[in-house]
Amino acid sequence: MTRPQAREAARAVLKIVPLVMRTIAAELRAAGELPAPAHFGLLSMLSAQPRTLTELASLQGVSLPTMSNSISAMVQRGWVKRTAPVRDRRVVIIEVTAAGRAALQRVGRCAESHLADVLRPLDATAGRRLRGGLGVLREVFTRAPAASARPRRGRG
Amino acid sequence: MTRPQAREAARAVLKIVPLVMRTIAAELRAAGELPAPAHFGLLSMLSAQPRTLTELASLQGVSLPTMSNSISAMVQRGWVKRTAPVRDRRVVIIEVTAAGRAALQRVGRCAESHLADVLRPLDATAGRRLRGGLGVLREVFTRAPAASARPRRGRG
DNA sequence: ATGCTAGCTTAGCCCACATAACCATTAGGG
DNA sequence: CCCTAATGGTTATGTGGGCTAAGCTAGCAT
Repeated sequence: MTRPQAREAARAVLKIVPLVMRTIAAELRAAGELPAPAHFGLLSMLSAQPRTLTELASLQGVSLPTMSNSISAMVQRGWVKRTAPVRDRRVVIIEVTAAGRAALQRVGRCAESHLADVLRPLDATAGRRLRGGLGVLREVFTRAPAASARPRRGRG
Repeated sequence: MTRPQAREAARAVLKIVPLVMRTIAAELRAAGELPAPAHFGLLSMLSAQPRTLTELASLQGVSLPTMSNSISAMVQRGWVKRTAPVRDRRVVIIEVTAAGRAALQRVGRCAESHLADVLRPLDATAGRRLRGGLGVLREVFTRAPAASARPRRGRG
């Protein structure tokens, strides 16, 4: 990708992503599913496999305290549980509970159906473009957070 | 777009968008530009043309109080100013200041360059896909917020 | 003036994120 | 064994952005 194209794409991301974010959050709020947008990825990640806090924080690109707090909130909701393995009692393994899986299903269905309503009018071409672009974003940003977690200033 | 495709795309959006959001926010924080991700679109919108609060809230898909607070924060930073037109003294017109334009340039450059660094390694095909997908998202979500902004309480 | 509507602000709350500082466990050396 | 790091999490504190509810001011109609 050429430099100008990259800048153009970057600018587009900056304008669009927050908007999408707010829209999703608003949909979920309206549906009575308050705490989803940030925790959805987390829950879905944990649903695939249990993880330690540090792993989760790194994968989600947030600080350890943030992750600890998020998990505490989810524990209070009964969506996940902390378990201390015997081999190394410093670490905490986070596992999804049955309630957590249910919530994931519910929230996912809710957000998806709202979102899908918006996306459905798209024609085949637009749909293909959208899915292609999302795939690229996934590729890029599931690698990025770990790398960008280390403090790096200057280099404007 | 078929129903399963729409759901698939929706699920992808739910997993990816928050991640992208956090990554951008983290980049900006690391660069010492705290308050950007949410305000960037706003500043850029105001930079194109002055608007009233209600207009801004509607365009950004947030509530009026939220917009009022955001603008207050930006006023304190000296990025925008409120002016009361004589013709109708209920409304408040928000205008970008010179400092606001400068900040916009700066933040934009910073975020763009970080983002562009991540995007640059993409080959031509991926770049095309990304831009196509972003275009579709823009189409979809610059129409959506107004529709989803209608008050709907009840809280499940 | 009374009352209604439109536009904005204030008050009070929640969530997500950050840093700094602290506690707990493990690993290594004397 | 005890002391010191280093590793992994949690608590304390602060910031920002989002919301609803309630209040204030300006215009408009009667």
